[in-house]
Order: sequence, then C-alpha cells, then structure tokens
Amino acid sequence: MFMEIEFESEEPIYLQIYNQIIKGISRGELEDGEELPSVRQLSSDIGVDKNTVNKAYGLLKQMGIITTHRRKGAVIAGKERRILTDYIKKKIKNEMDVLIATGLCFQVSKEEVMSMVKSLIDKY
Amino acid sequence: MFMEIEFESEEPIYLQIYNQIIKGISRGELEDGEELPSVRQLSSDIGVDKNTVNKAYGLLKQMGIITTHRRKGAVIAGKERRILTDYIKKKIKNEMDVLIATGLCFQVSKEEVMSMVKSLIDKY
DNA sequence: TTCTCTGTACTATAATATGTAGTACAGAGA
DNA sequence: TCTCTGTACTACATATTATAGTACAGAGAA
Repeated sequence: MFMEIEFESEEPIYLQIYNQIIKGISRGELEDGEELPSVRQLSSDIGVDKNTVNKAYGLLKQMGIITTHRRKGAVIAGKERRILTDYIKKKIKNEMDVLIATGLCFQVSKEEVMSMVKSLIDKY
Repeated sequence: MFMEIEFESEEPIYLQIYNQIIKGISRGELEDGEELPSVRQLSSDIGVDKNTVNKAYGLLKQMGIITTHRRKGAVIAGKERRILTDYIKKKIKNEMDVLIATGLCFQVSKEEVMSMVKSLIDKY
C-alpha cells in the first residue's frame, strides 16, 4: 500500500489519507479483510502526526469502510458493511453537480464532460 | 437571481454563493454582461456580512467569471474571458475521481455512476 | 504473569480559515 | 456635490488543521 502525501496541497493531509484508501479499495489494491498499517506505523512512514492519521481512520470507521481491533489494528470492512446512505449519496450528487456546472461554465461541452467521467471510471 | 443560503450547511457561505452563481451561469439564468447584485445589496438580501459576499465575488473575478466596475458593480464576463486553465481542469478531474471512487467503494456500479452523471448533465 | 502493540482519549499549542463588524477611500456617474 | 460601487483595512470570535505529549484499556505473545 503506497501512500503519497503532498504537503504543499490545499487538501488537508487527513483527507488525502482518507481519499487514497478509498481509491485503493475501489482499484482493488486493498481487499476485504486486509489489514492497514497501524496509526503509529503509517504516521511514522509518511512523516505526519499520529493524530492526523487517527482522524482519517476515524472517518473511515464512521463511514463503515474499516473496522478496528485492539490488537489487529485497522482492517478493511467487508463489502456488506459498506452501505451507501442517503447522506453520502446526496453529498456525492451535490458535489458532482458543482463540478459539472464549473466545467460547463468554462465552455466544456456536455460530451466532453461525459467522456472525462467515462475515462476516469474506466481506470477502475 | 435567487440565492438560497443554508446556514446550517458544512459548506462555507462564500462557497455557496460562488457555486450558485456558477450554476446560474451554466443553467443560462445568468447571461453574459448581466449585472449581479452589488456586494452590499446581496449581503443585505441574504443576511450575511459584506466581507463574505466580497470573498465570493473576489474568487469569481480571479477565475475570470465576472468583471467588476466602480459604478456598475459585478458583471458576468463574456464567454471568451472564461478560460479553462490547466489548474482548474486538473482540480475538476481530481475531485471527480474521488467522488467516483467513493461511489464504487460503496457498491455503486459503474453504470449507475454514469447514469447519475448523465442525469445531472441533462438538467443543464 | 509481564511485555508489547493496538486504538483511543485527553490536553496544549500554533497556524490558518471562516464569519462578522466597523471604518475608510477612490472612482464612476447622476 | 452626492451617492453608490468595489476594495482595503483593522479587530474580534470561532472552527479547522496539524503537531506534540501523555495516558489508558484491551488483545495477544512471551
């Protein structure tokens, strides 16, 4: 599991960690039941504070994406535990809408938006 | 031009203003050369501080979406001035990628993601 | 048992983001 | 001259982000 953190990015570190684990699962690089590095291990590896990693893990746990154990650490939850709630669905739709509107506002055609999305999806 | 602000939202007010103007342009409700309400007017209308509205307008100006004049106030810029920079394109792609990965992580199929995007685009 | 590693919960500090409030100024136009 | 415009300040309060250190209970290995 590689984890690339951009410290110059405007995106908060804990969100970068969160997003990369989400992408890792979607790509199939992280499988159900697979153990993630411990909070202390990962924070040491990428050179950030353990509270920052813990925040990302806490968010993943809250979303039902990982489970945590006293000794085993953080583990990718089974597919059956990762449920798309109305809250998450609404949030995705709303953010997607803003991105589409931004593209259209900058003269990107509807066809170009669709093909951009398709090429992104095809990578998974 | 209607502007609905959700004060309970986790989305900052200045971003809500920014996004709604973007959507208004994409929907064709706001046309090239159309005058936006002044900073003082809009802040009074929606009940927020003028600095908050000014922040949204400043962001829109920086993106080339509006131009400002001493007397006329803020005006929707012509299409030819709204240029999709590499920075914006990269940002849209990156955020779209995260949204897609989140959907896939929660068992939404690729087909469902595509049809969700299509239905959102079709509204414009 | 003892030891180590795990998530987790605290406190504290610092920097940055967000929102509000008030004041002020120069330019444009009636 | 008068009014309205964007804009630039200062000041203040709160929230977010990130770091740092300490501490504790549970799980498992020795």
